[in-house]
Amino acid sequence: MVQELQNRFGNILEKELISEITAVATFAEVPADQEMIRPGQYIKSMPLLLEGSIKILRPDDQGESLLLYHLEQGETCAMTLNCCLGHTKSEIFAVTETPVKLLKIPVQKMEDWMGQYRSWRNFILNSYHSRMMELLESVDRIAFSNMEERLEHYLSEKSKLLASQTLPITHQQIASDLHTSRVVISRILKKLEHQKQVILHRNAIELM
DNA sequence: TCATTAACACGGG
DNA sequence: CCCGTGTTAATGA
Repeated sequence: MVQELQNRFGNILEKELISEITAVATFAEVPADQEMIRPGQYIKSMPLLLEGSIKILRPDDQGESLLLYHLEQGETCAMTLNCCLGHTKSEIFAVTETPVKLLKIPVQKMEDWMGQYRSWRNFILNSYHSRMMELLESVDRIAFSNMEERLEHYLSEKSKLLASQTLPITHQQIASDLHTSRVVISRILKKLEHQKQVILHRNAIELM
């Protein structure tokens, strides 16, 4: 674990901080498709993502959700920062996209380090910044792109995260993430198949 | 025009 | 049989 930390964060965080992290953080492994955070929940520790990917979803008032963006290795969750620093409840779902390895850092510690370590402060601020940019991109896509573009982006993002050309997913799951109906997804996917961009299987989509 | 909802048929596991 | 998929028809924004 120390080694992984060193590899992932060695160039950003100073040595003493790394050893402090190893002292207080707990390591956790989570399988794919696990709900990690739900709306209304208070957060007691901050995750540092070592490996894998987590998707962040915004729920509507009818129990449906919309995919906002993904967290990848070396990143942390901006919503968690909000919750920890402001002591408020979560506004989002966090669900593992792939199997995930992470470190949990106690809230108290991360507040201490904010004052104590410049590198930590920068890490948190940078992380906040990039999350904000991703969120803006997502808003742009949702507001200004049609379903076809959103779906294409979704597929390529998924392929990147899973490091695979074959995505084990159903049309209904995609429809939920994009907050639309399955009919639309099926129709666009058929169209993409005719254009030789994908090959459709049952429970799977192959990208070309 | 394009999304949504409901409805139905097909077929693989 | 159940579920995922493909398609259509009606309705709406």
